[in-house]
Amino acid sequence: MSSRTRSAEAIHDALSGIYPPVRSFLDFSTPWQLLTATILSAQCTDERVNRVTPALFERWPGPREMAQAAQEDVEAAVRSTGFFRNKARNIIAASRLIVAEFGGETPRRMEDLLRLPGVARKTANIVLTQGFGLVEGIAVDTHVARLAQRLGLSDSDRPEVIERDLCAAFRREDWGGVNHLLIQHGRAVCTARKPRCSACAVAALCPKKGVTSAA
DNA sequence: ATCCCGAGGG
DNA sequence: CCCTCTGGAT
Repeated sequence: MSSRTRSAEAIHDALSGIYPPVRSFLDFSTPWQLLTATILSAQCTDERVNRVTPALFERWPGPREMAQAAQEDVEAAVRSTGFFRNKARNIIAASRLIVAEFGGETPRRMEDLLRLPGVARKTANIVLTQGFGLVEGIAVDTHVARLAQRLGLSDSDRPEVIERDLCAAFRREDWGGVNHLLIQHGRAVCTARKPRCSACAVAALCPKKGVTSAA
């Protein structure tokens, strides 16, 4: 067993004792809604996504409705989440593909999810894990990437490589919870700008403890 | 590497 | 002002 694996398992056990299990930080009632909310979550807080999705899903409840939507209407509905032109275009195009290729059902396979415009491994992993309970990998977002690097669980800044490193380091039965544990710790303690290392439960396991300009 | 892009914090 | 927020496509 590598030192990275030993450290990862200890980190998981410590953090899972602190933070409660969470199914999702995004509000949704169907896999398609989770997919849509996850597309909107790019470079945006989940809190803000949850502020626009009630009206969005009220007007366009599923892919069949969204497939008929006008670009400018969707843009207006998601504007405050940023990147609103790309997000609106991707949500409509993904919905059309789901209707045309998958009978209106959000696909449950990684390979199929990756065909949807605006969907790469991070979004696909969220939908599979939190929407369908099918854990194939670990979703790597801005928090997961930052903590993986600081904690010495990956040397890379490439999401695909970080995911591979994390999957190698954590027990497979823990994969589904890693994303939320690292996000919660990233928000509460290991923040991007000024990490509160003195209050960190896994500081003893952290190679970058106390490095204020941690990359 | 660069672009997309609004909103909140420091 | 600058940095950050559950990224992805070109």
